[in-house]
Amino acid sequence: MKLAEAKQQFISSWGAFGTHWGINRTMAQIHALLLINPEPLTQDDIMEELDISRGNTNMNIRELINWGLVERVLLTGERKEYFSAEKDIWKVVKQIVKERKKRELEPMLQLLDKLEAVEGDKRDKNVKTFVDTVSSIKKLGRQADK
Amino acid sequence: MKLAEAKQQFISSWGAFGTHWGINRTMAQIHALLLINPEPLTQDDIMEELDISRGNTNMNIRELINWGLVERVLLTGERKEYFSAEKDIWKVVKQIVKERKKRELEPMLQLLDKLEAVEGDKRDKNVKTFVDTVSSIKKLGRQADK
DNA sequence: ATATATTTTCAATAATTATTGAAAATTCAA
DNA sequence: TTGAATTTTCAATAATTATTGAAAATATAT
Repeated sequence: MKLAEAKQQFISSWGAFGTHWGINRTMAQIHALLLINPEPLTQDDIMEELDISRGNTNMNIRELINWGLVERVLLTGERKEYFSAEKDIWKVVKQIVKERKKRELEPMLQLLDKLEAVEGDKRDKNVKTFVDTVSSIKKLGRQADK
Repeated sequence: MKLAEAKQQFISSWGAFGTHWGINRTMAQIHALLLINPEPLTQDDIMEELDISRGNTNMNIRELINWGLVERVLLTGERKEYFSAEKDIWKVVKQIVKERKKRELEPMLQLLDKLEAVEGDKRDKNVKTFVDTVSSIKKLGRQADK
């Protein structure tokens, strides 16, 4: 297989993979493109390579930057902004885990704290099952937090 | 907080949580409902509790069964089918991980095997970055597979 | 066998989410 | 400053995904 085709397949399936994990397809594709590119790229490069609009490109690059997966690079003598992705895949995963923890796990654990304190007699089977479920999820969540 | 309200909040936020992980909201809500219910429930119970249609309920229950998270329960002397969820949250997580591995990780690793064998000279920086990226993701994937 | 209860399917529709593209805002060189 | 290059925003639209509900299929009791 030629490089061009392999790249296409990688980007496309990375995008599809992302959608199974609550990540927008385009965002995953831009990330994939930057991962396999030795040099930083401009918005225009990305637009052209993935055949997507300027607005879409811009929003998803910004989102990748918010996630800490992509950074702006300033090349001397260039007016345009360049973008590059962290190449160490372990760091990438660590960063994603960290962000999801902050964005999803922590708020969920906070809610569970509140819900665990539900009124009612624990001899009531409904109360007991509810509290037990909430508690065990909390426990698991705290474990995962480490 | 009263039990009824706490249940509602739990179900609703479990559903929202699910959507961040590529899981359909209704499927996550049905799962949440069954998790906190001490007794198995019928389709009609679930429809009523979550205020969703018969078709939607049926499809999502079936999907939960495919995922190995819910099972049919036959109560003696009852015509209707009942459904209950595994209550041990560790088993639930193990099962989800197992399924996602099978459904997503393994196919991805197979693709990466193919892509790693791309034609071209590794002294070409483009080829090198591509192969290195694919390799390191593969390595990580294999690690996660354990 | 027939009738009734129950489950399943799936085309139509609704709801949600992603994408476009043009206008507005910003940046920066002259 | 002015104006061209570049980036950002966001309302309109498109694409995708979820949901409904009624009809078909299946299961069970009489």
